[in-house]
Amino acid sequence: MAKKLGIQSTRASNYQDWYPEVVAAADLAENSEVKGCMVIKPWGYALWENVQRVLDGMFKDTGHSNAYFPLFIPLSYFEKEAAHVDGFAKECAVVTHHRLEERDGKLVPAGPLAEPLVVRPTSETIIGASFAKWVQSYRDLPLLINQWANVVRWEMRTRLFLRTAEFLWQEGHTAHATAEEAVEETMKMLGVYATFAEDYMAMPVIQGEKTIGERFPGAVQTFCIEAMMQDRKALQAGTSHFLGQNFAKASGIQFLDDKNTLTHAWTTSWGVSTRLIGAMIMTHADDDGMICPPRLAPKQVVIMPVVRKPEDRERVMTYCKALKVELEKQRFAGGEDRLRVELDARDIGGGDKKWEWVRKGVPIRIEVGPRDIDGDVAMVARRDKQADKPVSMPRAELVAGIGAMLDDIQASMFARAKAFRAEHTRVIDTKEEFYAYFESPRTKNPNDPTPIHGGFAMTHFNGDPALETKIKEDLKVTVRCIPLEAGEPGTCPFTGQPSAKRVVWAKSY
RNA sequence: CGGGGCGUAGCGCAGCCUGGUAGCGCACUUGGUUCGGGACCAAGGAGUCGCAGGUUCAAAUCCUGUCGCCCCGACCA
Repeated sequence: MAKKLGIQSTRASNYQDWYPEVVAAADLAENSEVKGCMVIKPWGYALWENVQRVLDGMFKDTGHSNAYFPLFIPLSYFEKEAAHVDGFAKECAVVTHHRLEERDGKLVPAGPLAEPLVVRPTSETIIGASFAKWVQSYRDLPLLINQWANVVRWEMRTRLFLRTAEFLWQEGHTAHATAEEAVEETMKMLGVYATFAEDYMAMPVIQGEKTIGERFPGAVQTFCIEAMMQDRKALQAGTSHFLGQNFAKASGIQFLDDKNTLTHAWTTSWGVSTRLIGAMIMTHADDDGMICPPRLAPKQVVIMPVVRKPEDRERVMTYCKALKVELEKQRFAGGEDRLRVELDARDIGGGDKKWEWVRKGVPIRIEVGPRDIDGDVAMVARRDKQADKPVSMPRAELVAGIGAMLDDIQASMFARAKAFRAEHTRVIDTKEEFYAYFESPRTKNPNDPTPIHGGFAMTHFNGDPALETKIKEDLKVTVRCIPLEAGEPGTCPFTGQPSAKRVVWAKSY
């Protein structure tokens, strides 16, 4: 008999269905009645809150302050940066009225606005308007601001967490007196993202620069962290942009430098979004559901009392409550992280309860019943190992070792993701091999989802945007980034021209 | 916006070809038996068959339109 899994679809047989099933089974989010928008449920939002809390600390440690700017951007602000308009105009939601009136029993918009308001798809222009007022002198710089907000991008096709019409994010916006300092900031924040992704999300990333075609509209340089999902596609998990003086000129951010010269500031912007939740799912979840990395898990440990007879109830509960208190005193991640422990005393079937936590991806499950109490032991199951095979552990050993166990789970999840990426990354030196690597396997029905194939290709590239476009048309493969780390010069296999280093090619989300 | 598919109980689906007044599994409620675990038995509640027209004595079923969702493209964090 086939093993019964936590969810219906598997990654191998039907990745397209597997992803939303994990989201539903883990109770992370659901589609709302509003097309393209999602409802983030408590378990999913708790993950986001942990992302926020950690990143917010990292931003403050690097000298940034939080502020908040309007949801609405006057159309005229938006028009000031031409490339920016090109990039975002097609996906803007626009507010044109400020009142509803009843006509023939129906409410209709009335009171047209003199100037339409764009619902922010990103806030460079509205924040720039404030920065222009705040900056007079080089002594006002650098200006290091972050905002936690929602933004709206009217997308054609949406997927929970990965691409929704409205999403939550943070956007850092900074202004500097020199280009060097702005570039340094851009790279520093990219590094913050990479550290967060690898140390907290247990998701290996490649730091790199985007090609011209993939650059943020209006930026001079765009940098990113790219991760490989379990269908071997690349997911851009965070971006950091060096905006040069483009937005400073558009918004009039000017200052007098120490030589009394009126100069435009150099700005940066950087952001990550609720897409990170999708990244965690597609990096770690398996055919039984979600697996939360311990450092971001809403709960790292769930204690499930096993109460067979009513007369055992009080004894078991007392023991479990004491165990919870003891476990909560423990630390992991070098003493930085405290334990979040759930005592699930709900009166539902033990099997149902267990599978619910498996699907939600709690890293460690502990079952305690009368027999365990007699022996002062507990049944312990690690979500990253076999999901349904708990092992007996002495209580003292469990309490003393729980931190190390969480560290081990965090480390093994990262190692597994890294091994997966390595397994599906290929160094390619010929055009033929490149095309064969990415060619979609044929399916009987052209409407079937494409089977999982390809991966990351490390290939030399002469940097020609027209060539990149051609390859995108042929294979739907693009340069995900030009890695920051040092590489060897070589020959572009498509043109025979020299190439400074290998770049990462992949299909992407 | 192009090509394909699908809308039937909370969820997953059958029924549609060959019209006759709605069914299955899971979930839910109640009772009982089990139980270191995704249990079993019995009884029960729950659906204007996406919506609007049309054909017909009769429409979930046939026809037309429309809305929504999914997949494959184009667009994208």
